Amino acid sequence: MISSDELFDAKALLQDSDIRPTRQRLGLASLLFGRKNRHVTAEVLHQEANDCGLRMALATVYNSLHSFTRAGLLREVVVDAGRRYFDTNVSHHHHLLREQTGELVDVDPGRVEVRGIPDLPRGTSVSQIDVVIRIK
Amino acid sequence: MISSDELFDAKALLQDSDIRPTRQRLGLASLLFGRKNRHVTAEVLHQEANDCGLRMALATVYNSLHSFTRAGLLREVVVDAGRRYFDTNVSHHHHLLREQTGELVDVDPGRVEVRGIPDLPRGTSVSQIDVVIRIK
DNA sequence: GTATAAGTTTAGAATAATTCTAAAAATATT
DNA sequence: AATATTTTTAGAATTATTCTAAACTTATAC
Repeated sequence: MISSDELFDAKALLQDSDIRPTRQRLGLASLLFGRKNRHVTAEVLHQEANDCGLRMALATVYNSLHSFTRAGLLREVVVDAGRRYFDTNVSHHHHLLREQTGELVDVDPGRVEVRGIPDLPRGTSVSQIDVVIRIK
Repeated sequence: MISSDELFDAKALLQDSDIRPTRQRLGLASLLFGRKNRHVTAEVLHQEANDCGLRMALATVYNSLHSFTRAGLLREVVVDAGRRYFDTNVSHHHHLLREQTGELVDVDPGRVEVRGIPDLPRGTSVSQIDVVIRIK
C-alpha cells in the first residue's frame, strides 16, 4: 500500500517537473522515487504496479517512463541490446552488471576514472560517458 | 566483387576457427574481415551481401554472426537498446558513438583509462569493462 | 461549478529486431 | 557413391516497443 505522504511527495515531484500528476503517474512515481535508487524495465515496473493494485496498461508505463526521462527524473541505461532499463539515479555515475542475473548496481563516479578522452570530430562534444563493468 | 585471395583468406580463417566454410559464411567473412575493423548490424550486413550479389536469408546472417562471435572472431557491442552491433575488433578497446548518425568508432584502450574498480561481490570476477563515449 | 479545451490512458493493432522450426540443400565421412 | 551431419532457408513465432484513435481525466475559462 502507498501512504498519503508518499503520494504527496510524488505529486510535488511531478508538478515541479511540469508533469500532470495523474493517478497512474503518481503510482509509478512513488514506486520509482519513494525509496532508494532503482533500475527498472517497463515490464517489471508494470508487474510491480499490478502487484500493488495499481492497474494500468503497459503502454502507460512506457509513456510515463518516457515523460519522466524527458523531464530528467530518469535516465536510460544501455546495458542490453533488447531491453530498455531506466535508472532513478540521474547524477553522473557508472554501472556494474551481474551478467548471470541481469542485476545492475550503481558505481560511484569517484571510484572509477576515465581519462584521456580521444580527439573528437570537429563540431562535436561529449554528451555522456558510460562505463559498464560486466562481472560473472 | 570478391577476389579469390580474399576468399582464400576467409577460408583459412574459418577453418582455423572450426567453422565450416560454406558459401554464405565465406562471403560474410570477406565482407567483415577483408578490410579494416568494422561495426555492423545483421540488417546492414545482409544488405551489403545482397549488394555484392551474395544472396542469402537474413536468418543466415544472424546465424553466422553468432557463430563468428562464439568462435571469438567478433564481439558484440552494446550501445543501443534495440539493435545488436557486432565488432570485428575483438581486442580490448572502447567506443565513441556519434549519437546523430549511430556511427561507432573504436577508441584505443591506451587513450582511456579506467581505474579504481569497486569491490566486487564475493565469488565474482570482471568479465569485461565497456566504455562508451557518446558525442553529439 | 459547469462547459470547453487540452492532455492522458487504454486496448488492441502495428512495427522492428531477433529467434525458432522443420524441410531442403550442402558439406563431410565412410 | 551412400550415409550422416550440419547448414540454409522461408516463413511463422516471439519479444520489446510504439502507434492509433476512441474514451476518459484533468485543467482552464467563464
